[in-house]
Amino acid sequence: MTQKHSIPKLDDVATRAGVSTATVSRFYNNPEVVAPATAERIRAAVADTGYLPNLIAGGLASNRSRLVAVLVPEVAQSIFNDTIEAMCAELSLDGNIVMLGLTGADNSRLARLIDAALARRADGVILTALMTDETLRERLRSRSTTVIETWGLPDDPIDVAVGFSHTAVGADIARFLLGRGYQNPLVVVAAAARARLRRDGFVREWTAAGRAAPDELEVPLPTRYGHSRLVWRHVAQMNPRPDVIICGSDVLAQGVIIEAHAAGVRVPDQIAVVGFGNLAIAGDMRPSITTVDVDGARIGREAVAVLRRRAAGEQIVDRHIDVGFRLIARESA
Amino acid sequence: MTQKHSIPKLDDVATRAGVSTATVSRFYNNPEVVAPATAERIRAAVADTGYLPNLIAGGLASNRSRLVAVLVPEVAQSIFNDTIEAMCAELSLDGNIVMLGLTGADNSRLARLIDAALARRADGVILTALMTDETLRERLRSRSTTVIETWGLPDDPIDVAVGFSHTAVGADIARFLLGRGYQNPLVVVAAAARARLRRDGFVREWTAAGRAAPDELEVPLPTRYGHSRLVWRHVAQMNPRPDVIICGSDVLAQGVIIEAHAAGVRVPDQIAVVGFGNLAIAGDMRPSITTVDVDGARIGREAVAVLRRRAAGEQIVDRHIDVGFRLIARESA
DNA sequence: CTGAAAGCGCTTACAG
DNA sequence: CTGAAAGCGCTTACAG
Repeated sequence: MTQKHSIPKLDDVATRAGVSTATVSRFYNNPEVVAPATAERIRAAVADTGYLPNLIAGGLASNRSRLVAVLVPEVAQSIFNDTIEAMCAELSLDGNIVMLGLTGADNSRLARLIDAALARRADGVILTALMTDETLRERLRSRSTTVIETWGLPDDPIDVAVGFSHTAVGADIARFLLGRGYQNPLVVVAAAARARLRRDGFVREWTAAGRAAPDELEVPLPTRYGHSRLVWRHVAQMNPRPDVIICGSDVLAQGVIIEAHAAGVRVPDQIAVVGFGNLAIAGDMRPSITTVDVDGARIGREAVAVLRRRAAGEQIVDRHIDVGFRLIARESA
Repeated sequence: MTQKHSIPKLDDVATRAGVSTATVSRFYNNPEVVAPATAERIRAAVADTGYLPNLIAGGLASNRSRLVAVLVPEVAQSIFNDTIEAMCAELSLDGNIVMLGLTGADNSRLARLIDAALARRADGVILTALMTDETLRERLRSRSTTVIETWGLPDDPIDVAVGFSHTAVGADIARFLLGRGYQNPLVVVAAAARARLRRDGFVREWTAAGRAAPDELEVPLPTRYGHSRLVWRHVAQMNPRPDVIICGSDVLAQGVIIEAHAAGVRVPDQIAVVGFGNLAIAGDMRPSITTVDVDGARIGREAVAVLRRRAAGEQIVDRHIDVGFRLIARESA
């Protein structure tokens, strides 16, 4: 007897199908084990009742939440959005849901969000920003949850890392610009740990070639299109003017190009610009932007693959998964 | 006696504090009711054990998931991102988490994501895209969950709607351009229901002024920066050339301006451009972009406010919450 | 292939 | 202000 306006539960389906609740549960979680005829009766009962399994009860009983927390600094203009897209797509394929946590550019909400994820017994926690707080890292390590750090390759990952070397990116850019004969770069550095790693890689490679340390300019976080005005204002009063500006993002690079043009300075003829990230705008901009391509979607897929391997009980030996990157020479430098 | 490597539960804390589990539960959910001295002992026990409440068990017992599903088409270059940011911030303040569901530009994954949300007994479901499928709307209506449709004001909301009138936006743009003396607009329409509403509003107002129906161009979804090339290619072969292009997004507007400049056509002197959304780039672009401001963050906050009122047992009488919009005249038109 | 039953870790009237 | 106890809706050995 199904009651009106009360949501049907496993028991209602079982009664209607003339089987035990255990069998209905198996029908959902282990279908190959139930007899075809039984399955058919259950299917009918489900259709009749409009039953939808209560996964929060299921999660408690099975000790699997099917919840993966994805913690990112922001979503507004974020370089991580392709990674988020890929993870959402992959995870929902397996019946998981993603909890989106926005930590803020300064990671100020990170600790609370991690607690929220652990309190829901998330099957996995995926971080995109670099988490430097050792207490927090230790806290996460002490839990049994899978935690995946993405977009970087820390020496000692909490658990598993999927990313690439930011110092290598910086070095690659330096080598490229050296090869093109640039003399006087300005390195624009965002106030973020990884941006500094790229800067370090650049400076090391640049000075290793016998050049003087490059000029630098720090911009605040989060990266905004409007910062390009700050950058350009700074550049305009430099003497001598740099011949190439290395930006921390394609958005910033695009803005700098627009400001340069508005000031009557041609890119790349009078000043060159390099971006980072290879967003769609990098290829579409006029001039198209020389940048570093990072396959954000692949990072997302690899992260989910690790989660799957863990769920399958597989031992993960290599805790560093390097997806690499690729410098793409276009018109702007 | 706490066991190593087993995660502490309510019972462990209770034993250690010398109280019942009921009291520890109250300590978390109804703190004003437990005696200060008792609370202190519980606090100590929590600290000693490193206890973190299992909210999935709590959710089952209390019939509150503290989970709100936010279903958006995409996150890559989405106009909804400010709304998402605001909702995440507000919801985590109340101890809720947000499930992010990416439905795809064509909403193809919407039904599955709704089921995933309902299966977790989400306390609320927030939609940003217009959901046209009547079966799905009915399905949602039959549940007791709060559902909030945002960024639009459908005549008959599933539950509550927070947004603005898209036809009014179109009409406003028409009136503005009429006032500025434009003669020959091209309306670029994305293949989306709401974009069509804005187009309808524009055309109605434009023709009501005694003008001929404007030229139109449809662009595919999702809106990408690269589409501006398509638009510009189309414009270049129009004869006579339009004197103003009405774009469905600021990103598209920006791209069109860049293409125009690359083709040696000055904006707004030779051709004007109007955007939609008032993203940061609209104000920062050269020329700055005339657009329609929508307060996406406010939409997010209002949606969460509705959720709170529901949680407090308040009756919601007005099912339409109009947050309005504002045409912002800048340099591009 | 299926069922009876214990258990997952909490919350919440009810009683005191 | 606090406790004993039932219950939330599932899953999963265990036995057959």
